[in-house]
Amino acid sequence: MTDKPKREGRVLPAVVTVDLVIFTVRDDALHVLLIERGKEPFLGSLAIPGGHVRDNETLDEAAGRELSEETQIDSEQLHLEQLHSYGAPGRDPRGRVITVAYLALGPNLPTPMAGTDAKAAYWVPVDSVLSGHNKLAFDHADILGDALERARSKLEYTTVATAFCAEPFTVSELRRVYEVVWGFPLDPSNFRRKVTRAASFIEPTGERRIAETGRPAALYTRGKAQFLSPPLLRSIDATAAQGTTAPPVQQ
Amino acid sequence: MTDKPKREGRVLPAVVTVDLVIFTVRDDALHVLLIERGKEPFLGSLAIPGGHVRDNETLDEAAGRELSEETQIDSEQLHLEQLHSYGAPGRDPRGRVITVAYLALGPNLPTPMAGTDAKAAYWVPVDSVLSGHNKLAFDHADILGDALERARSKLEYTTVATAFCAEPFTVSELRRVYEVVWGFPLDPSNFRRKVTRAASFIEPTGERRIAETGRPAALYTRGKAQFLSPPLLRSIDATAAQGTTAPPVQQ
DNA sequence: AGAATAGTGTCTATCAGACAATATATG
DNA sequence: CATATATTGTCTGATAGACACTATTCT
Repeated sequence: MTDKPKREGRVLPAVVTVDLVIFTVRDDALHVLLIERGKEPFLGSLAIPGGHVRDNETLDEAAGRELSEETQIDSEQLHLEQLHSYGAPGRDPRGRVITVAYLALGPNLPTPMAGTDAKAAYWVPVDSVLSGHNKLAFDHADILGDALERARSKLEYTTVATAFCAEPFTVSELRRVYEVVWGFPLDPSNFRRKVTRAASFIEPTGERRIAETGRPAALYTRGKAQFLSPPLLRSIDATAAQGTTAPPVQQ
Repeated sequence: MTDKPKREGRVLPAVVTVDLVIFTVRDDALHVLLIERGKEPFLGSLAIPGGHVRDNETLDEAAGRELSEETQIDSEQLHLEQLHSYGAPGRDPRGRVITVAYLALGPNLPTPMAGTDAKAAYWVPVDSVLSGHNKLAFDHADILGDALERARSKLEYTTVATAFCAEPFTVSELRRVYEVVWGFPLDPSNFRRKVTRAASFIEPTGERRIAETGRPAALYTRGKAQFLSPPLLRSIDATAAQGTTAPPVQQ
């Protein structure tokens, strides 16, 4: 708390921002919302959305506000949680910027709009970002990687997977979420047994949905449970880093 | 990114600090390192240690530096991980302060020193803090609660419990860590089966330690594994919020 | 009927909880 | 021998993975 010798570095005020990794599942692939930067640095590069924290709001409120601005969706509808903070000295060439990253999960959202800030926004398959086709601005690739791992592990021991599903949803849709986020197929029978027997994970509505083909599927809504106990673990042997597009399901 | 109407709040530079929740196990109870504040605000109150992030260091480096300053222990010896960031507008009466909280776990550390900053530092049983006997400064009680829950859940699916043990250690010592952090007793037999069969959790040294009484215990060191798979779950029925002192073990 | 998707049932290996029994030290 | 702690073994119920089988719709 007392002053330190200057050669060890001085205490400087920093700019604090929130950045958002917004995931959704569409077309059987995990997508992330990215914006095309309209100014330097990294002009023209893709980046995750974010903005400054204002002086009258909490970090969570700042994240919720940015989420609403970017997705134009009631942020109450989405799962939003703090992910990690990033503050390496050189991460922003303009100066010291500490960013508190948030993870947001939502059902297949309306194709993103021309943002309020006139930035172009796109849903981009996470796979295509990870494979390095589009380099992200700043350290956003690191943030995205951390967000993906957080999402994958949260599917194991919480019920957040339902945040990816618009209500009402079917067990198959919920299973598809797991398959797409984890990157490998799950046994439909065992998955159904697990999610229907877990207390308050999903609640049957009594309704059914008739598809173009096949037996109609029962519909469910989200249950009250926040945690899955015992968890639904990624199989131990499925260690290899799989993709986030359609898993090798026989189609 | 563009300017917003001022009535929504302005972007102001903020002060960024790191705060440390440092846990250790001593006398069969979980303890946290607290300092007695030597200046306003909250002069005389207990608080978790922390300090400003300097302009030439990462957040992790700042946390490691503060840890060394507070514990005078090589921070390489301790487990250190980022916990969560706290930035509510009113959390520090002096102005906007964003703090990045870290969680540190270590073996029974030397009784804390007169800190480099001449602050008194104490190991305080977590139980006595949670029960409200000593109110912590700022929002440090929230941070402590979050840290405790993080530590408890990390014991389930990672191998960090060994960070609480000075090497070499016995299986009973490791079990005591779980019991003290979780707050309830574990079956010695089942615990041993679990930790010895988990791949690379602990490695036998071949040595034994002779105690005052009883059969000598085999000694182990930390294994290379970072994760426990399958996890060692807190029993599902052990839902009640137990204490962090000696669990109801027959003594 | 055939295709497609939803849902049920069963077998088995594994694992956790309960707890009995044995081992090795000290006094 | 009694006591205390460490360590091994055993029984049993719950659960996950594999996979066969049945159900219900549409064309």
